[in-house]
Amino acid sequence: MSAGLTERRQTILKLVIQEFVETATPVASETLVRKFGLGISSATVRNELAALEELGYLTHLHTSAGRVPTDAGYRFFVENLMERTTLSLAEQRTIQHQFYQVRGELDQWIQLAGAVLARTAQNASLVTPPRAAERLRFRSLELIAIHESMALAVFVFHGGIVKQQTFTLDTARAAEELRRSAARLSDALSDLTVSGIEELATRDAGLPRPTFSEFEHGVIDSLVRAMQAFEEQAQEQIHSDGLLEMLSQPEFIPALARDDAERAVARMRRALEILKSGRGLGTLIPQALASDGVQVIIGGENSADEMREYSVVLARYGVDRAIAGVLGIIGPTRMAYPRSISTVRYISSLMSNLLAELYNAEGRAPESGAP
Amino acid sequence: MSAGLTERRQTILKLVIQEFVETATPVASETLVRKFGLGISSATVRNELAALEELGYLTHLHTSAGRVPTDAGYRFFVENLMERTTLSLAEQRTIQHQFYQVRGELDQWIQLAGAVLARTAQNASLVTPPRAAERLRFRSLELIAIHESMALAVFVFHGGIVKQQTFTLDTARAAEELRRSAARLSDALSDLTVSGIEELATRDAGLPRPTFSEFEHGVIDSLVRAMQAFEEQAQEQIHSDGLLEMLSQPEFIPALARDDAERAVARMRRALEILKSGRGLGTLIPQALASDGVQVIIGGENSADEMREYSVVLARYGVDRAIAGVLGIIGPTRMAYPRSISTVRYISSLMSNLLAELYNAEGRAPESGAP
DNA sequence: GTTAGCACTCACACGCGGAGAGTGCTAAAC
DNA sequence: GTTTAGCACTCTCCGCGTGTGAGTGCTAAC
Repeated sequence: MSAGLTERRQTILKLVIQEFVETATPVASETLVRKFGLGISSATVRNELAALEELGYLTHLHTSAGRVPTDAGYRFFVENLMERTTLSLAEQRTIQHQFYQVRGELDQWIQLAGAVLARTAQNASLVTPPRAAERLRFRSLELIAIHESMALAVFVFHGGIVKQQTFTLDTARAAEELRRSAARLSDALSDLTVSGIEELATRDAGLPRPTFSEFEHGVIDSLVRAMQAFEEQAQEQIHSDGLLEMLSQPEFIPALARDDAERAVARMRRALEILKSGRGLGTLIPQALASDGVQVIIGGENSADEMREYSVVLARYGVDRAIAGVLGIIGPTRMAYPRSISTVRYISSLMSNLLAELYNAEGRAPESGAP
Repeated sequence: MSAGLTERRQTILKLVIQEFVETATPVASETLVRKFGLGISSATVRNELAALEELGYLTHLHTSAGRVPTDAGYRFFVENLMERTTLSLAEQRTIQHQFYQVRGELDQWIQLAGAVLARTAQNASLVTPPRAAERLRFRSLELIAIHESMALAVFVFHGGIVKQQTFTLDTARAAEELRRSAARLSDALSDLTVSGIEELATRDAGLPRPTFSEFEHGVIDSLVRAMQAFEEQAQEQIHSDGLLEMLSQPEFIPALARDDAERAVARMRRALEILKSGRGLGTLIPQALASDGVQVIIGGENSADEMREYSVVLARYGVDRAIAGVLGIIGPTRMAYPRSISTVRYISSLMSNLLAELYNAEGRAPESGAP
């Protein structure tokens, strides 16, 4: 029976997937001929479907239900059958416009990227902040009195990263004094990493006559804490959005989900947990950081069992390897892959360009009409 | 039959509510006598329950199901029956410790407050950032070169609010020049509000020989945009957390929800929408901002129909009226009100103290053992 | 290789009936 | 007058069987 993946079988596979993605119901042989008017009868289609099933690209929930793609089926579709598209120019323009509106604010870019991904692909999205491959390097700091016993420190790092922290003063200090301290510290610590700063501070504290005052050492402590906190959490931090978009997919709506309402809800809860904790994504993000182009992980291909029903479309964005983050889409395996992929590709190149501008380096050119 | 709310009826009402809150199942007359050994028979209890129902404090889903509190029932409970508790000292200490760990970072406080509220009350939480009653007032700015054609502006406002923004430079500028511009602008614009700054800028631009360079006007534009954006969105911005905690309440678990699985899911989706969009909260937050103490809004008492199944426990926090935000808990009407209220009260006083410290004013003392 | 025809298989919806839980009522006891 | 025992009544929930329809798999003819 099975004579490999003939041309016709590929066509049929493609149609099954497209139809299933659109309708979310198992697709029947009859439907295929009716809807797409292939020049053959439903019986023939059934034979082909059976062959595709034997080859592992389709399944059956039970005897008398239409066919549903397997992970392998989606994989083959993504790899060989699907036509690569790009977002329409109108969409691109809209998106660019939105990014223009929040120009200059990295945090907003991230948020916006998440929102746009979610809306465009009608699924949940995730974005990690761009992270420098190297360790955080100090640049300068400012000290600003808020009132007598309280000051605000603004720490600026290479790469335009800014952290702020308030702290209490043991005694009141004049604005001038604060400015002097800030200048001294900015000079002394400039370009150092955490470890460098820590080393310098302990060395200084050990001197018979330390260069820095007790107060200044306090500021350094605060700085070190901020840097450590940042470096620790930078790994973990995943911004996600589009929960509602994803949950409006039929998989999560009991009335539409073919199987039990129970299931739909369990799925919903699981999806929430994945998004909140990032569990199940595990190695995916580091992997995406190390790769080029758009990564597609379908169902249980990779990783954890809890991801068996979900696919992830990820891409790195950033400037070379120097500074990079990951963004992408997560949703049911029944996902409009062409659209998801082109969306992810477009947003990643857009973000890359924005970052490149920020870092004055050349990013990869977006697929068309970059801002 | 109905001779008003006798002592005994109040006791029974209280027990019904406590039992229902705990078990999430309608409570039967038999259960009450068995579990709490009141010295009367179930028949008597039934009579009393019927009376309470007639008075509007309880209902019936159908004939042969136990009683369920109405909104009015909860209201009476909250107002008159419930005993006010405080969080245990151990809990208070744990919470204080967590806040100590993120000392100095307002954003983190907000996040932490949300997380702690959610975990402690096992429901969703919401926190709005503290907002000054007055308009945003500028304090100073710093300009930092990132590379030749890009600079980072750090705007500092009264109240320790810091915004950052990158922008492109038309021509390269020396660090010294940037510093001078920053100093000039800081001096000139200090203590002004947006409108003040805008006015000054247009006046200056109209002069035959403007005080500020074109570049400096660019910085001012950027500043004005940042201030406007902040003032606009400050209203809207609601940080929420604890979705998962809330969704682990039986109301959202089809197997446990007495009614349809359908319903449970619809509820779930509705809850999501409320949290994401803040719709349905409508006037609640401004109201809470204007009131003292903890506000409890039960079910459909206030506002929108979509909130009919939810209660909200809110409190203002901050320093007097000068600077204030709102934080609270949202969850099914079947909520452990005493615990929710004490949690909200405690966290709000904690946050008030932290803010007071920041602003060097006296906050309301927390109910016990402030940090 | 293709197709018509047909038996076969399941999920799904519907209806039914029994079991169980709790109430509401009534009449007697306190 | 209040309390209580007793009991009928109501309504949900659950399991069961059954009919229906969708869709397949197979077979035999083209």
